[in-house]
Amino acid sequence: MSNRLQAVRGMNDILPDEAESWEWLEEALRAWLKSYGYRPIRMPIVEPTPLFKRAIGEVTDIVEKEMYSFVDSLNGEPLTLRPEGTAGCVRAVIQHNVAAERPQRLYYMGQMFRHERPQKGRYRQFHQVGVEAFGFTGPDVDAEQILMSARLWQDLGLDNVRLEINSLGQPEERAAHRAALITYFEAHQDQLDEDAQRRLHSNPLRILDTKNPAMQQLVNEVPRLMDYLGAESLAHFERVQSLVRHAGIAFTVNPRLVRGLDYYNLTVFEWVTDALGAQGTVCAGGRYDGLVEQLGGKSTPACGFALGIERLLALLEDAGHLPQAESPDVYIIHQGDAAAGLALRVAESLRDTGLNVLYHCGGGSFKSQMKRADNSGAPMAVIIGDDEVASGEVTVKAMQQKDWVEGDAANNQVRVALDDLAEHIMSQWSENDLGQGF
RNA sequence: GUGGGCGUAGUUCAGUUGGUUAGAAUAUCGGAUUGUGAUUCCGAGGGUCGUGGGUUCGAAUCCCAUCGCCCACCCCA
Repeated sequence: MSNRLQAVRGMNDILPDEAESWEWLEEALRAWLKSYGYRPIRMPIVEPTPLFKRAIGEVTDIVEKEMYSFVDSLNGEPLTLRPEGTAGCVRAVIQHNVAAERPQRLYYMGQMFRHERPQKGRYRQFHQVGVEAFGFTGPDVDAEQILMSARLWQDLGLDNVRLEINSLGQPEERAAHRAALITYFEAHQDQLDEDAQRRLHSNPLRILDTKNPAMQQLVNEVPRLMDYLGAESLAHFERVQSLVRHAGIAFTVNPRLVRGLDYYNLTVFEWVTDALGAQGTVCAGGRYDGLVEQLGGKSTPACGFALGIERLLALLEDAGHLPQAESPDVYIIHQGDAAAGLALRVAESLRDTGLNVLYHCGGGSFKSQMKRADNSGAPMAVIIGDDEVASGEVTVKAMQQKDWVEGDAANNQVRVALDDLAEHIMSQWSENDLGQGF
């Protein structure tokens, strides 16, 4: 095993059966994004390391211990494989003045990299769809993005996700609350467990998530962020809630909902599920009004969310909503040199009509070719042998009908003149409602 | 980074207190009237038992190390 070549831990190959599901989902996602006016943007997977440090925050887990950072050995530049998409997107928006003239709705999809221990729903290379809106002060975009994500679950037939929202207020409000939190916990330091001690100064909000029953009472009486929000922040949050409520979307306000990245302010939301093991978040995001300016751009309000593709696919799989493997429309069987040449031309002419055609390659007995044809799932086979070549005809056989009689070679098949083949197949298609392409 | 579980044909798995040449199902290939697919019957190929070392007359089995996968903690999509 020591010599064996294999993929890097936590970075998975996506093999054909699975990759077809990915493409199917990606198509659905693009249609969904387009229906909300979002336009594609594509950024590099590698960015200068300081971008992420400045955007995500120096003391976050991502920056401290999860980034794939390295120095370009050719010019000494510090680079990082993107651990999330927003920073690069904001960088691109600033660099090219994308949102200078009018607000922009943008999306991207692609791989992200975080050096974490892999487990169910968590990988070192994973894929996200990022949805970002620049130049809208909200709260209507906030609400629209929430409705938008709700529609996606509906489109995909998923009903086991629920919505949680919260407001983080403005940075000053959050800082005041954080200070109050630390003061409170310091006053009760004797009641803090080891975990909480560690988080006290790194991430005091996380202490609220403790599962330790001994700390529940302490945690319940903690200063509430909501009490530190100013009138504007509260009004924004109220408005988002009322818009979402009016759209008929159920949610709970979770005062403990914090995002792991520093740039968020005001609205944050998260779609969670119990169906995925320990990794319950399928989609999460919020407002980040300060980030563009913080990264050197002109002050621009922004709001966005990310969707985990692996987790979404896992949910779809769980619900049995993934499409079946794709089959060709026609499988072409042939035997003999003359037939091989003719069959190749027939295959091309059928593709001219828009059909997906599998031409048998590699020879083999007639029987084995029939087996391949059956195995391919194609509803029809075209058979070309010496007889057909001699008479200028081909045999068309319906494959999905299993009611054939032993020993009767003529089961479910007809001979058709070469010139009539395309027309014959098309009419069979409409009569029998075969395939998905018509 | 910490903990737990697991590594045996392409795949899913058996494999007794350590004892002949490591099995099954499934998949693949071939055959059962040489031009006909499901099902059925017959046959074949396919394994450095993750890897390396140790104990033993003898190791898939016991011990040590190592690599890998999975799940959980932490954190997050």
